[in-house]
Amino acid sequence: MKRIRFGLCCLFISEPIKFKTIRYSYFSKLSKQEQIEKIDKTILWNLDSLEKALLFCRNNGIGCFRITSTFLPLFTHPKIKYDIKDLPHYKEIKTKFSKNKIFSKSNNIRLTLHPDQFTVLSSPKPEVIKNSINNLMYHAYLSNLLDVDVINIHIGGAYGEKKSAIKRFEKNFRILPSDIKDKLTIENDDIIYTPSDLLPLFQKYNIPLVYDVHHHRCNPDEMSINEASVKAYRTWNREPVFHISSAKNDSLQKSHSDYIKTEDFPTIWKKMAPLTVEVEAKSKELAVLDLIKKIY
DNA sequence: AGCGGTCAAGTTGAT
DNA sequence: ATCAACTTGACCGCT
Repeated sequence: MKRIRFGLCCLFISEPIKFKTIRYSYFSKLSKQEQIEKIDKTILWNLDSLEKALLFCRNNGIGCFRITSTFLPLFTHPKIKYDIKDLPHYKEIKTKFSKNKIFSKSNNIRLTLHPDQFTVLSSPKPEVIKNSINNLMYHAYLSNLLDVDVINIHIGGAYGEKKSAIKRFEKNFRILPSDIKDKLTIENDDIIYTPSDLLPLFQKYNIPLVYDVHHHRCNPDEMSINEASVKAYRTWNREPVFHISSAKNDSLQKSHSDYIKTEDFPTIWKKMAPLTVEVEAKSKELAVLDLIKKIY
């Protein structure tokens, strides 16, 4: 029987593997030369960290890794414009990108991206839409450097009326470049958009649904977990991605707990492989390994 | 070395 | 009104 592919999200808690970023307030005080060097150094560091992360995943049976959005630091900051071609170690950077890409491919480690909360295609504010599309273009660019096949986002706010917010999302989705559209997926969230709200976007535009079962429990609709799992599964033209997490303190709290409780893992998922399940838990790689042990 | 304040960006609900 | 939560604390400046 085929096994589920489990995914680790961005960070490690126990392994000495860290990704770096740069803060604009500090960056802006540097000279032009120092700025270039700082970006160059940070990207090289992140590429080395990714290499370690992928090695850890391979050695520990973790089949998917989500890459942090700050991998190329400050890339989408409105006051900064840089091209990796202009960096002092461009050749080395390029080589490291392709090394990581080949390693993940040959070891069957899937890579995903999850743009942060500032990416909102349903906003009524043109400035927010502009920034969101810019941010998605960055993620598409990064996804090409590393062969990422999933760029997953939420719909965003409701602004008092879900229906018109979804309409704005659709309008903005339609104008996206196709290399973003081909990888973009949407996820049900814990307060506003349920799987039922999002399935029509698959029917209209073939947008796959990343089914988050914890969010579905916090923010339910008329569908059962089994029904939502099956329907979400069918929205995918590639291996589906689902999310698992456990609530902290047993309550229907939003924040994630350290580990995943066995009873929170839908039993039907075990019969659904091939399937990627990204594990969202504070204890990171320890939680993924713990869950794999519990499930298999 | 350790600690506290701060960080580009959106939106919501709890307090 | 403030703040934590969200895929994630990390980073800088001060002591």
